[in-house]
Amino acid sequence: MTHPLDTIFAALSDPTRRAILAMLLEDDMAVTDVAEPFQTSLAAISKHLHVLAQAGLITQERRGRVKWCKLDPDALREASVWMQGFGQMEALDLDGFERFLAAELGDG
Amino acid sequence: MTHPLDTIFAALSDPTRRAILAMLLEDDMAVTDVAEPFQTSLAAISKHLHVLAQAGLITQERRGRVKWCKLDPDALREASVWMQGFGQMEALDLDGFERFLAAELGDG
DNA sequence: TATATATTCAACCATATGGTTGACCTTTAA
DNA sequence: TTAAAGGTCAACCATATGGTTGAATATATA
Repeated sequence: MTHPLDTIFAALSDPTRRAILAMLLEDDMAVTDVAEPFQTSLAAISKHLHVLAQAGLITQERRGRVKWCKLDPDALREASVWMQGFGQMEALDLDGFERFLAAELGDG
Repeated sequence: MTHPLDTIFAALSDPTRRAILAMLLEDDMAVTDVAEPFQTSLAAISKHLHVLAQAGLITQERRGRVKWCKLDPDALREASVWMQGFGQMEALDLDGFERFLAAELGDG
């Protein structure tokens, strides 16, 4: 009976989880590697990843004994859409992203 | 020691509080009027409003015995900005950007 | 086969959250 | 001056959250 946005925003409210999302922005990662830069236990990170997966912010796929974590922007978009409903801020600026990216790649 | 985004996202994670924000989008309201459509007690709504104010999502101004609640989109914008780049805009992680963009455009 | 690696599970702890009720303070109105 | 209206505060309760540790599971390697 809880709205998806409840879970999504709750997941985003923890700094460790936001840091994990930022890490996953760079590349898919195994659970152990996600945990490496943090002071907390592996079990705690495993829980954080579960929260992120429940919120739909990441997906996890097991290959062998390694569980790979991958960013899934769908949930983030859902939250962004809700925020845009307030009409008081810029929309997720995909065109801007694209232009930015093209420019960077062009003279990089 | 807590990041503003912790407080903002936590505030947004509750459906009652999101409903309150939506109500305030239409007009400024007194605490009692905010509470009216909800089943919960006035005290509970008062707490919710305090959480929203702490997060910077609303401002409150007392006039006489009435406390007026007003939407303040700054905090929402802050959260929105984070979402647009996962806080990694400055990192110029082009591979990450590209994947993020591909995912966004792919099923958006 | 034995051992190391990758990850989760279970039990526990401290603190936070959202709710309640009743008392309380302040301002307005009778 | 008395009463009502607008809000908050304090104490309490149940549940959720984030952390720990140690055991358990499954897969890979020697």
